[in-house]
Amino acid sequence: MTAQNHPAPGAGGAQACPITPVLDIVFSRWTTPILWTLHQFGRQRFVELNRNVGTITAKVLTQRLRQLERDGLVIRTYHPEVPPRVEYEISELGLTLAPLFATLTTWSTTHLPEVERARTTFDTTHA
Amino acid sequence: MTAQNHPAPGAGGAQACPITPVLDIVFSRWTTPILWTLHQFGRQRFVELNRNVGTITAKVLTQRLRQLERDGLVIRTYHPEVPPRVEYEISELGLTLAPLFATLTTWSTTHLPEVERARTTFDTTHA
DNA sequence: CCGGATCCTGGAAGATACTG
DNA sequence: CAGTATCTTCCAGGATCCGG
Repeated sequence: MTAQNHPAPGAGGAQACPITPVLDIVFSRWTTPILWTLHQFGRQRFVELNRNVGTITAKVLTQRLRQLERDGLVIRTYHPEVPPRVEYEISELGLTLAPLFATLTTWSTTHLPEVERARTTFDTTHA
Repeated sequence: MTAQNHPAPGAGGAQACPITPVLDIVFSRWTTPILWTLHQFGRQRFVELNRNVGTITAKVLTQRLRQLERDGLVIRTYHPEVPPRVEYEISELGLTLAPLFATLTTWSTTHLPEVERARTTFDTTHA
């Protein structure tokens, strides 16, 4: 896996692809699996979330959760107990992404096979 | 700018966030600006595209175009002349992404201000 | 239990120079 | 013109240890 960042918003070409700014918010690395897991499993503690998301490291999970919290997509609730307990859940704003994800899923099921076929033909013709 | 890759499809959590596989196809770094530019300006030669996309390097542009071609989203046409001429355009499959981008743009105009506000409040409360 | 601090590494991306 | 090859730089992410 590599890292994925996106072009600087106003840099260079500057004819401003309108969706570029959204990418770092919604499609930064790990953000979609995290949001998906929160949506599927509902409010969860940190460790649960860590398990459910998959191979993500606690450090990275913390980083991404901070970003998501800052962007208002995720709500963090801290319970000052011993031992401390922290819960995460999707915010209202985060839920507005649902139709977007639905569109993505639809496209995936519809056109992903075409991509696969394109790849195999490309690989065979360029062998 | 960093690179952005996404979690390994089946790795770890394995409850399979369904949109993860699409991310590397559609939302790899530079892919959206490239597709956007091709959509806006239509069929273009390599250098034109290089200018229009923005700050991207020729090397990186080549890499991304190869990937997009392999995935069937972009069509590459080579004219064996002197000097050589190569043209790129969006494929039919690539055009099926239009509604997806439309959804993204809609979400952007609708909810991006909320994200901005969330950020400022977060930054002030955590100062 | 949550997450910050630190060190380290693989790979992306920039710069430059070079071919068909 | 349209790439390729090589070298270097830079940073996200993994591992580990520590603290509240």
